[in-house]
Amino acid sequence: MVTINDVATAAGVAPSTVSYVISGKRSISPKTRRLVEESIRKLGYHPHAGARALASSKTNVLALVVPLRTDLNVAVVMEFVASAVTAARAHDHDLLLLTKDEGPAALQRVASSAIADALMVMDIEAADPRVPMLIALDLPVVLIGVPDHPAGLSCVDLDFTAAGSACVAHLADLGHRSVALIGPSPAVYRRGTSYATRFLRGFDDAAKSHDIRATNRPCAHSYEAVSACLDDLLAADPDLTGLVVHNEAVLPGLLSDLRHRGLRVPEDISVVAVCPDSMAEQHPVALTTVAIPAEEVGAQAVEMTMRRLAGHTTPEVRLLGPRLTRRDSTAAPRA
Amino acid sequence: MVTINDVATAAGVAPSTVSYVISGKRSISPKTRRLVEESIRKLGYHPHAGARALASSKTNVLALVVPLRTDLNVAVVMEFVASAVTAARAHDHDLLLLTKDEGPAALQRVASSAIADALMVMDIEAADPRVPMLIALDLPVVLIGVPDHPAGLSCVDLDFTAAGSACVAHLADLGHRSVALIGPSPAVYRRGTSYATRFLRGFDDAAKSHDIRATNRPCAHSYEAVSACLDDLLAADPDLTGLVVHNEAVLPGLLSDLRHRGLRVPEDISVVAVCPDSMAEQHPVALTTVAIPAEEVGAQAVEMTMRRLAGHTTPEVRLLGPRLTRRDSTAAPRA
DNA sequence: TGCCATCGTCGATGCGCTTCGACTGACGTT
DNA sequence: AACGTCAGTCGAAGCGCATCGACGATGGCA
Repeated sequence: MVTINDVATAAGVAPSTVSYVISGKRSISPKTRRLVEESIRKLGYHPHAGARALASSKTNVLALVVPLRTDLNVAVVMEFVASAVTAARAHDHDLLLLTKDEGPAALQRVASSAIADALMVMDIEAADPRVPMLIALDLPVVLIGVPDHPAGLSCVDLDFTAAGSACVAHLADLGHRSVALIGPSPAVYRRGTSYATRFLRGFDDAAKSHDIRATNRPCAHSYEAVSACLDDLLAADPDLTGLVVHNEAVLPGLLSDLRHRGLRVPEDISVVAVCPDSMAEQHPVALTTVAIPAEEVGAQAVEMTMRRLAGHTTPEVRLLGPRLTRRDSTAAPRA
Repeated sequence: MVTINDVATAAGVAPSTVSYVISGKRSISPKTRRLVEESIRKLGYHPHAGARALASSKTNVLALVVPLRTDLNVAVVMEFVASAVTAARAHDHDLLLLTKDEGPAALQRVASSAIADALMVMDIEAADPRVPMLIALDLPVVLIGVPDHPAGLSCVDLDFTAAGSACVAHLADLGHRSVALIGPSPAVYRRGTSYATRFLRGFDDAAKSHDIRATNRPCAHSYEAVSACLDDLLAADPDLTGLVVHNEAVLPGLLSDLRHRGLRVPEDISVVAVCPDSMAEQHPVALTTVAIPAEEVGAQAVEMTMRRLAGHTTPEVRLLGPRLTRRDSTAAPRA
């Protein structure tokens, strides 16, 4: 193993000088800097992460807690993770992956064994049991999602309330008078996952303010569930002309089932989906969507984390405005 | 921060004794053990990861290199990651996430800065440029996928050759005489991703040995691409009755398009998909599949890694046998 | 009774790094 | 000419832990 001493010897300087060259915390003459940098390159030196962590109390590692359920929204989680790890690397940090399943104890462990410098936590529930402990942790913490009482924690998320409203507004503007929301699976609501209820609130509020009829139903992602869900919605209101789908897994089955029933999209029924943009074009009818900006959220989460690590201690809550992209799945209802 | 000294003081023993209680590397009297364990619990002590790494040259961290392209198979990657992190935790290790995009330099960095004890690498290409460097690395390395020349590296993967054959055999056994493979996007072949070519080989071999007609086409995952692909295949052979789909992203569009053409599944055309089992039931017709056992592969990869860390130095190549589950999308062709 | 082996415990050392105080010249100031 | 200043460098200390050799106590055996 190549150590800082080897580099120092090769460059003819003291180890501390090498350290200062690397960290830039003291001024170094150009000549010495060149000498040291060359030795580093020549020897292929990389500081020992453990030693560095021990001496400086910094690990350059960010921990990310992800949910591993498959009933959830895999594409979004993956996209988020991808973006987070990329952003972290851009700040010279690595990403450690933890699972929600391990519970609060894992967070304690990570914090008190100094494995990571900060924590990012996904899939936050309205009254998330982890929140109180996270507050007590005295590590920088950034939540992806917004609990009822963030109390000093930073949060970032899509503004799902606004997203729900945007979907309804779009349909209302096209002239629709009766719309329905097909939501995430019942389990998601049961857990009190915050984005589901926030979206629903936006949906309902907008329906009220636009004075149009609105119903909603959670929906599991098997084909049977989708079919049953449509049965219910159409039975409850045969004049239904607009569908808001906040459940990506359901889209293939849903579109297929609609056609099966002889309902054409968008001629007979309009569909707005909430999903990553990348999914919009995979379907026979390119979908009008409100994008889930997983990539943007991931980047922001990392950026907020870095700010806290840099000493910015004031917590912030960032809600990203929804972006609706009109494609081929929405149109004015037929008179 | 609680240190080993605090625990030692609280328990009235020497720090080294505490260390031995934790590691179990020397015998400890029951009385002392109880005393120490209580102090640990009471103080909420967790060893400092950096200090431990420095003193013992072990980090208890596994690094996992994943591809972050979205043209690839997100669900499979996610499922694999999930399983790997769970398995790693079961062995008291954490998981560090790296991206393929960072290239070989990142692997060097991880190895020589002692961030992780071992490396697991996904998305291996036939002539993967990372392989030679991984061999030189003198860290335990496990590949998920099989390059042309593993040369001393351990590998684990689904036996895609056998999987390709199994799909054809199933269709041939049902009486099909002409089948086609819809493969991953052209980019995947261009990269020489090993599973794609291995699957194709199995597909072709089985077609030959069963003496049935077989063609194949890569396919991007937009709806247009799917549609064009079907045009081609049906034009080339109007008697086509069997489809093998080695490209999950394409399934929704494909099934939809088939129905659009008036081709019923499985009455007019049979479909075998290669995908995670969890996707089989999401479609209007439950799909006959050869499962991609991402979870199993993840667990095996971790297990192989732990074996190497335990001193087992002989490399192994584990190819998991394919499992075909018959559902509703395959049937005998109509006379 | 005396000796040796074994068990359980302790103290000291060092892992590779960061950081702090101190030191050395060179330079400008009065 | 004497002094303060500051950039640039060094040496030493210590971060928290694992590990090794040493040591006392205990018990078995002759």
